[in-house]
Amino acid sequence: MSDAIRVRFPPSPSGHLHVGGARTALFNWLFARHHGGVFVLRIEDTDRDRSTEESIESILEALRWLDLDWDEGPPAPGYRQTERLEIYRAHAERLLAQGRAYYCDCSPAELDAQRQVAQRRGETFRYSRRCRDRGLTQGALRLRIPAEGETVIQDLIHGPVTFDHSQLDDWILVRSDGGPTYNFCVVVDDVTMRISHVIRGDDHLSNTPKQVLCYQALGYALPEFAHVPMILGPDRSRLSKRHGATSVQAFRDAGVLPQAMVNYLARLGWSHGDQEVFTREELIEYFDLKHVGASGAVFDAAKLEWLSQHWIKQTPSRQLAEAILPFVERAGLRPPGDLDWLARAIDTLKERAKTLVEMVERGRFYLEAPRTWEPRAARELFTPAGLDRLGLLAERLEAVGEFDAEHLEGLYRELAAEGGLKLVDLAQLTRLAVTGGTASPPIFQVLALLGRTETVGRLRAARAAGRVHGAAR
RNA sequence: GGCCCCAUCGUCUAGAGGCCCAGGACACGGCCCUCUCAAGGCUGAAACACGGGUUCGAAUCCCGUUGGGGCCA
Repeated sequence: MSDAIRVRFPPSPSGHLHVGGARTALFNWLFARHHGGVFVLRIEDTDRDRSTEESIESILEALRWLDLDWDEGPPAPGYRQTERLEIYRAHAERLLAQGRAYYCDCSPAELDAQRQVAQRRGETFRYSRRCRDRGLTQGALRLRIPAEGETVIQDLIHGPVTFDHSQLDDWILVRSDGGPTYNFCVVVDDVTMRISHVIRGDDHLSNTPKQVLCYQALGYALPEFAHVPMILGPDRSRLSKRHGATSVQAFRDAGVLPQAMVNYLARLGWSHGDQEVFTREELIEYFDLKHVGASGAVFDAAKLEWLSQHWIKQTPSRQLAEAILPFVERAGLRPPGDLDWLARAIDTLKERAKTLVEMVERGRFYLEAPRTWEPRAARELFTPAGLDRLGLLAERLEAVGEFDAEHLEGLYRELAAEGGLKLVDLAQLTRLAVTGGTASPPIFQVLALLGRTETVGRLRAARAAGRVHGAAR
């Protein structure tokens, strides 16, 4: 039972879930699902000043959007550090009673002075251990660590990493105000939650030897460690807000599908041969720590967009129709009541949009008649002859029997031949009149979806507008 | 500053001594397809940071240098 796989994701609720955290969560989740283990969500909210309820809700929401479900965690009680203070206290007392920890009353000023001296001598600052054997009964609680030797972390991604004890010091477990420190809480939480594998960001590697020493002082077995490299910005420093949008919600709001986000994040730092596109099932089947790279990875929005488009193409239009509704409303458009019709419109749009937001922009004309026409194209196409053709088209479309893409194309080809024109001339003229622009899905499909009445109305409206402009010239 | 980590095309990466004068993907260029824009197909340019070793043989192992990052402060 002790060899059950249990991993955890412990965000601190001081903001949105950012992509780095999301990837860490994903790797943990995949590891758990792959091994049939347990994924624990824990809220590290000991820093009360920076923790907020809104952040917790936001993070949970992002995790749900990514569909990373947790087996243990909120809203169940006991998974927030602020609810676990008693546990930390008990562990601290035990260490104290066993002589593995001691109180220290050195003032911040003294410590700071020592720090300066070490700094000037080019040495790592280490607490002087002045209070080690003074038997104090209050102050900050420090861990008594072995002065000699070294601690080796067997990291699943980096291999053995050695830290000499001369670089470590008797670090603080509990501050003089009674607040447990981050490193202490993590150890106690991981131990009491029986975490088997600690999969976390590279930035924690340096803290690991301290934590290991604490496990040992407590007499607990060590979990396995796997330190995943950071996600970087274009300048190769750790990805942060100054690099632009980094919260998971920002991508959701941009209309990226969650499966695209998951696919991208999984592939950032992990690989499975040459494969780029993965379903969730494949990810679970193939994921392993062995193929997680050891070097940092730059976040590439362009590649994410490519995957986003890919997954849009893969997703059934009916499903996209439902997903796009909020984006339609946000664009100030009235969502159509007929979702089947919307799905058919999406059929024509899905290979032209990288995101749902872009899809709404490109398909706007389906829901709203153009009020302006691209000026450059209008000058070129809405010539007197062009306007006449618009009139002719309106007449013929009013009269044509079947109003579907196939028949419409046939009609247009006939008309083009009759008038000694190329299909493209008529197609572009119609496109501009009906959509207001020069780029759209195949025009005959567009017309068919718009229907006869709407199409003819738009052709006439464009003709009228073109005349006014022509007269003004 | 001390310690730790990292180093293959612009980017994500394959590569676990010979299969590699280095493969895939994104982005970029060209061509094809085509009612526009896309999508798709074909195609082009593009990398083993540097210097020493080890070895018959190194992108792959070792050492150093340089560069980048992280932690502590």
